[in-house]
Amino acid sequence: MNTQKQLSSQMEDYLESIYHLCEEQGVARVKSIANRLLVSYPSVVGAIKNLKRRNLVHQEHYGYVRLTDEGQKIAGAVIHRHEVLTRFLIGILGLDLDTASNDACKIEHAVSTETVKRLRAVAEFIEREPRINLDWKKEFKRFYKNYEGKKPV
Amino acid sequence: MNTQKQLSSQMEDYLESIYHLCEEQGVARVKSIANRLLVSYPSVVGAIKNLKRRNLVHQEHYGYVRLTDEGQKIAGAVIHRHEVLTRFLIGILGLDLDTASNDACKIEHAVSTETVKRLRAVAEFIEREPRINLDWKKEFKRFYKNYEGKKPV
DNA sequence: ATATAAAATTAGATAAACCTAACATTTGGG
DNA sequence: CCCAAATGTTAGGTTTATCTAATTTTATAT
Repeated sequence: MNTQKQLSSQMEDYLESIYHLCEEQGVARVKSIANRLLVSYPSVVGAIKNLKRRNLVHQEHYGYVRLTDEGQKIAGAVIHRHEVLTRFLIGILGLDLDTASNDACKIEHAVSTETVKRLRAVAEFIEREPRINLDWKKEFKRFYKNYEGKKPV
Repeated sequence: MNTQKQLSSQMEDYLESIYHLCEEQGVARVKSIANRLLVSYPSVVGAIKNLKRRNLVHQEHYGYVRLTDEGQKIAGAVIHRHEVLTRFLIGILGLDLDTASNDACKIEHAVSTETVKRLRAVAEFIEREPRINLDWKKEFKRFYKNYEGKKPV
C-alpha cells in the first residue's frame, strides 16, 4: 500500500540524518539537517517536501521535522545497513574508522538486503566460529602485510 | 595532469560497456552501447561527448567508438572492482550469480580502492590460508542456514 | 511590545542524465 | 549509381538535486 517509487540515495541520506538528529536532540530542524549533510537550507526544504509527499516525515509549520512510522522503518533499515557495513569494514577488513565510515556511507545505498544479511553473518561467523577463532584481525593483518594486489588499482 | 573531475557512476558504466564491446567485437558502436545499457541512442551520444571532452574515448565521424589509453586505464580499474566484488559476493558470501552481478554493478561505483584491495585479500586469504582452509563454502553455508538477522530488514 | 536576529521558505537558475521526435549521414542491395 | 534501411546526431523537454538571493515567519532581548 505504501511502496511508492524507490527512494534515491539522497533521500535515504535525509532520512538517516533526521533519524539521528531526532535521537540526539529529540527533533530535527532544517538547519541541523543542512549542517549535517553539508547542503543549503533550500535543499533541505525541497527534500522534506519530497519526503512529506511520501509520508515519511512530517513537519510543524515553519518548525520541527520528525519521521513518520513509515519513515522510521525505512531510516532504520538504512542505518542497519550502515552499521553492518561499518562493522564488517572495520572488524573483518581491518579498515580504519575514517575509510570505513566513508565507504559505508556510499555502499549502504547500493547493497541488497540479502548481501547485508550475509555480510553480517560472515562477521558473526568469523567472530564466533571456534575453528576460525584464531584472532582474525591478527592473522589477516599478517597475511595482508605481505599481500599486494597484482591487478590495476 | 589528467585527473579532471571525478567520473559519475553513469560515465563509469559507459566506459565499462565500451571496454567489453571492444573486447568482444573489436569496436563499440552507439547502438551496441545503447543496447547493453538499455538507454536511448541520444543518451549514448551525449555520454560519448562527455567522455571525449575528458579524453577517455574517441570516435570516428558517425562511426566507431574506442577507448583512449587513459579511458582504457579507468575502464580497467572499474572492471577490476567489478570482478573482485563478484568473486567476493559469490565465493565468500555465497550469493547466487544474479544477486551478485546486480550488487556488484551498484557497489563497484562506491567502494574505495583500499576496500577493493582488502576484499580481494580476504577472498584469497580464506581460499589459501591453511588454518582456515576448512571448505569455507560448506562451513559458512551450514552456519548461515541457522542464521537469522535479528535487526530490521 | 516591538525591533532585530534567527530560521524557514519561495523564486529562479544550473547541471547531469535521461527521453522522444525530427533530421543527417553512411552503407549495402538492386 | 542510387535509394532505402540502418545508424548517428540535434533539438528540445523532463526529472532530480543542488545552489544563491530575496522574502516570510518565528523567537528573543531589552
